Amino acid sequence: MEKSIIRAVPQPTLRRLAQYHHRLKQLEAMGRTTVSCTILANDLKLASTQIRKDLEATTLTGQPGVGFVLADLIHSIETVLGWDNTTDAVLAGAGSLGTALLGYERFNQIGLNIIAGFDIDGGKVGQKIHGKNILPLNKLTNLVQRMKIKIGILTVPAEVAQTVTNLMLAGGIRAIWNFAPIILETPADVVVENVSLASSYAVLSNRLMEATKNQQLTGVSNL
Amino acid sequence: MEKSIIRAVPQPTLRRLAQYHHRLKQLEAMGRTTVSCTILANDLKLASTQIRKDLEATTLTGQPGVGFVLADLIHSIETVLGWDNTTDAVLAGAGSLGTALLGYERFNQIGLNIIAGFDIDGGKVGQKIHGKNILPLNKLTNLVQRMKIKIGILTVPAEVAQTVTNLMLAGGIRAIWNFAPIILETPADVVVENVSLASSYAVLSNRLMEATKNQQLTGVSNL
DNA sequence: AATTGATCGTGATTTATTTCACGATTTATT
DNA sequence: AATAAATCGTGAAATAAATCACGATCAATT
Repeated sequence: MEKSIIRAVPQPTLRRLAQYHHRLKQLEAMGRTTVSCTILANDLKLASTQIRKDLEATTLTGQPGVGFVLADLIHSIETVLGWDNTTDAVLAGAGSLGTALLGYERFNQIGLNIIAGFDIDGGKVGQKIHGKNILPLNKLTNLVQRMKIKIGILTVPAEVAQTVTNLMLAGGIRAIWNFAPIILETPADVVVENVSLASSYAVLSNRLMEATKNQQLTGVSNL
Repeated sequence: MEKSIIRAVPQPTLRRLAQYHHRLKQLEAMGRTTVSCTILANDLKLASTQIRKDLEATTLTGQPGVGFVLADLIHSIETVLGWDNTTDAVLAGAGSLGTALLGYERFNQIGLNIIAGFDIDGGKVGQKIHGKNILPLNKLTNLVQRMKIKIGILTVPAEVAQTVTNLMLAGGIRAIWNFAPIILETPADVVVENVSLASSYAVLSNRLMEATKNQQLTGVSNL
């Protein structure tokens, strides 16, 4: 018996699918009902073949000469990304970044619902931030367990990130969106996605430096 | 004449270099003076050969049997990333996310200095957020030009992102760190680094879904 | 009905990135 | 002094991802 190989969708593809989703929603809001890879490619400054390859991750197939049915494509992408149903999450660390995430409206559109924030700071506990209750950290594990929440968003300082992670894991969290600059210790089957502003800035900074070098070499000047 | 080929440092390498930098700073604070790729690899859960390959981007060479001189390695990474001198930047959009970035202490460590924030909201203009002045948007171009600022951080709503980008470009900005979910129109020689929370969440969400599937298939249960 | 233009799907190719394999160097230990 | 242990650097191989090339489909137009 030949084993049918089901590959994981490549991470770059997943990231682009999110981008396509956003643009497709916009096009839908503008009243379009179909879309081609060519149009999408122009809008997003990508190669249309790249988009076609990415869309292989969906079960959908487009119509030659026409393109894709917009509504179907959106739904199909949502299925691949796990955005077709709203997922509850908790957030730990109601500092600047946590506050920003608690108020991020776009999460609605991608099926993410933060049900509450947690913090140790007595001044924050009991407050509401962007309409979300801030609860004491020691209630995190219990609430996660009771509500069967699978996603934890970690916006605490690096020093306490592992401790708070442990609280999440104790409650049965299966995925952690980690904004703290630290490698978390977690069981192998727990999904961790790290977000690092510094890494992103590293790319910007290096590329700017290189671009500036080239400019100097080729004698281009603004003066 | 043979042309010596100077390759751009691969983006994945740049991202990891930022990660190494952070860990190395921690090790330095702990009093270490040397470090090997093996140690770094353990700390960051990476392969040591990966780290050695990445460090080829620096001019530095380690000592067999010992490793690298910590201070030198940190400095050498900073040189590659363009973090060896403090770079001034402006931020446009003092909403939740902008506020978070204005208060992000770690930027000091990586040589990024936000000199002011800009907004259209009269309620915010004139205020200070995390010690940074919030100025009216119509002063952005002029200030950028006068102070020769090269980096703009864009945390405005998508609808006005292009307009604000144009203000930055008019002032001579050469690199834009874009947090708005939109593809910006910029000259080819301007560096743009896009940050997308939705893309990051797409990876988390898909991987969690896949992990949950596998768990169900293999009959693992928490009940 | 035939032609044109826009599009799709996909195997093959190319390019980029990671991992492997191994010889060489240095420190610590016997 | 010899041996063992830790490490480095790097060319080669393997893997992953992006791009190309091209035949096929469909709608619109002649």
